[in-house]
Amino acid sequence: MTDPFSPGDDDLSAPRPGGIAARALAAARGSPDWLAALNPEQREAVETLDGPLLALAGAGTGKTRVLTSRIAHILALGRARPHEILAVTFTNKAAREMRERIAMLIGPAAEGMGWLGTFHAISAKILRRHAELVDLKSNFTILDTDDQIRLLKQVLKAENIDEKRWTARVLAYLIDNWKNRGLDARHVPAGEAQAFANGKGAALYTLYQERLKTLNAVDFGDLLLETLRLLRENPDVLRDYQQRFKFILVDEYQDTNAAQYLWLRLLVQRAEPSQPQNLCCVGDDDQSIYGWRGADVDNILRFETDFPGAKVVRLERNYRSTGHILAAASHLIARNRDRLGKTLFTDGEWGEKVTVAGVWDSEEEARVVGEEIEQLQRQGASLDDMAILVRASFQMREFEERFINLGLPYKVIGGPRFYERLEIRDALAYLRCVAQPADDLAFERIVNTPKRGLGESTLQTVHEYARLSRIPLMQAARALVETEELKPKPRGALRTLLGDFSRWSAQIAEKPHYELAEQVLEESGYTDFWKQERTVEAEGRLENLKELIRSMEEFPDLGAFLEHVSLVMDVENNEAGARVSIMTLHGAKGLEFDTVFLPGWEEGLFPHQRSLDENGRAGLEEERRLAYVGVTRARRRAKILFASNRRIHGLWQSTVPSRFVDDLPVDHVQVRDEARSGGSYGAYAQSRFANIDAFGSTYETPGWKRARSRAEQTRASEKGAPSSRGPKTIEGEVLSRAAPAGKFAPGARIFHQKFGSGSVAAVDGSKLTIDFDKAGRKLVLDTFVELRG
DNA sequence: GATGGGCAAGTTTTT
DNA sequence: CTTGCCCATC
Repeated sequence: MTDPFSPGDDDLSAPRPGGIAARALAAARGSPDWLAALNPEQREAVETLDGPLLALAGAGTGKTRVLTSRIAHILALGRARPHEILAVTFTNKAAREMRERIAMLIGPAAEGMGWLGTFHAISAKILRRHAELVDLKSNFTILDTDDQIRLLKQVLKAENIDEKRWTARVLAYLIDNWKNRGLDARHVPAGEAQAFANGKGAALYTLYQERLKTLNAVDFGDLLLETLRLLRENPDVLRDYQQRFKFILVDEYQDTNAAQYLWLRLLVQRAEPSQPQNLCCVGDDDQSIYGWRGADVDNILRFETDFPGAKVVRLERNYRSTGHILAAASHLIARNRDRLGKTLFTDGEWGEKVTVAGVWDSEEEARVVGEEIEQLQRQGASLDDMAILVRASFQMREFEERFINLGLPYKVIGGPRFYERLEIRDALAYLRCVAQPADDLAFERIVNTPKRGLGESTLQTVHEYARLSRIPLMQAARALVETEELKPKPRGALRTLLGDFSRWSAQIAEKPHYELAEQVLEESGYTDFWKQERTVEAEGRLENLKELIRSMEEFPDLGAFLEHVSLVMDVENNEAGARVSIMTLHGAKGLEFDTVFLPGWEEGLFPHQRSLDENGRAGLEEERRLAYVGVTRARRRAKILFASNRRIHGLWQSTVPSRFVDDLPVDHVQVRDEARSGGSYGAYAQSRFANIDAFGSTYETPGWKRARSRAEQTRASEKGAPSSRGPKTIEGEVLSRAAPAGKFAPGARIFHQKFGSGSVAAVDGSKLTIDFDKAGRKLVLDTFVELRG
């Protein structure tokens, strides 16, 4: 993370807050530091406290400074106490940065900001306080995408839906979409529900929600949706929060989806129309690049209508980039129709023109970028100040290969995150089972990891019993091991595992949670499982597990840790040394670099064909905003490239330059001199010969390893999924088979799927002792037995 | 119950 | 060309 107030972060010219100049200025004007450091527009956005306010903050215009100064201002004036301010961001990173920057302005009082966080984290906090009002227990589990898909697979299987034709992934996408729009199953538009599995869309959505409730779990979408429901159905609760939050601030408002909009609108409503709605939204319609995941630009475009009397402040003075870069970006984005319209300007220098270079193919592209980076390095530039921003992640590989070849240090931003790693997810599943024995998804994940001989058929039996009795898997397993429904080997293995869990759970209160965690991983055989691998990769995984345990020490207990992990946990990429960053354009939003390389500006790739096909002009405009985001990341140098040939799906295809290249203003662009290094064709010829055999050890490069481990993780994360290929009936019908208590009296004739016919010898609750005609005397559960007249 | 071969599909990503 | 996922085999 960059130092929040380092020169160039937001300001090239304004005095550093807290610095001597700022203090001197403040003293002279008689106003506090944070006001003295602002330009007139920023100051207006900070000081207009009453009523709705929209700050349209262009790239690099000091948007975070406005938000943090505004909070400092509110607190300094005593208009609210820290816990009476609701400040919402999208990412944890943004929340963390905001907290740090507020702390720099006002000191430790920032700690009291209990309601500064992401939409999801704040929703979770509200939900846990009132869980029972929406049929949850306050220790509910938050499922991530992976769990969500596994659950949906179960639902699809139970409903006998062809999973090849209608995948869980697609259904997850649909449900997410509905949730993003604030729609529960009853309100899904008929046409959209029709589109999935011959009209079963809405029904599957309902079933999925029912499964979530029985698991005492919510997915990310539910955090918002259930909070909405909670607030709508409980006016007293709503009123409490409305009164609590005297000021509401929202970052990146252009990224809000419909559900988040409704959420905000509820909380900002005032009992008396005369009371001002103190809502301050900061955003930039030109940087709305998440439409495809439900963000609705209309929210920001509609602001003045939604909140009558709203004040709109435009922040157009850019403190980041040089004149040519801003001119190029502004000209480009001006081609969009759906925008509120603003133009960035700077008092700074013009600097270098934006460069555009055509190359023969993607190999040459990587080589040219590599050369330029080395040259900048020779001129004294740091690799930390350079980034390559690509449209799609497959473009990264070519750069990685080239940089490895050159020995040029690089880092890929946005790879797999820490908590998405296989070993971390496994370890967390163990801990979830210890903390929340009803967490079926976690149990399924680790029941046979490491291998214990508890395969599909065993799990199948446990599943069936759990469903029939409507109890969690672990509880069902406990009942089953008391009987002879299972074969001796799995039965013994299961009994051992369950014994382990009882022992661990009993120790929750007794020893520190991080020690318990270590013990769990040790005793379950999980660490041994990796130790036996004896590979470099396994060592890395063991390291990660250690890191996980270490990070647990920062939390008071297991519950707090698990909450943090499902919502917040991030990767810390703290490898020493300066490195070039490689990342997607989406991942680059909010960041800035001296030099930015923008490769792959070709039709079909950027703008991406699929965007155009699926969303037409809106799609094109979003792609153009992405281009705008890319160019405005640059402080001093923006370098655009396009290739004439690119390998797509293994085939070389010839490509044409992106229309965005033509959207750039000629006066501010320098087309790269073709004669340089023998022209692109000459360079192409060189590349052919230089590179053909350069990657003999391709499979050992970090890029490959990364790709491979990513693949492995997803594969492995799926293998624990149970395939309840069981009774081809819907739950209700199966349930009717459940035996009412006392149905089996000694002497009754019965039939068992596995053991055949027999007669009841003794009854002990749900456990029956049966003399089977062929199999002899067995202890079985009544749900697996049918009465025979 | 584990393991390997064969087949569709292939942007962007946070919570 | 690659990669994830399903199914058939030992």
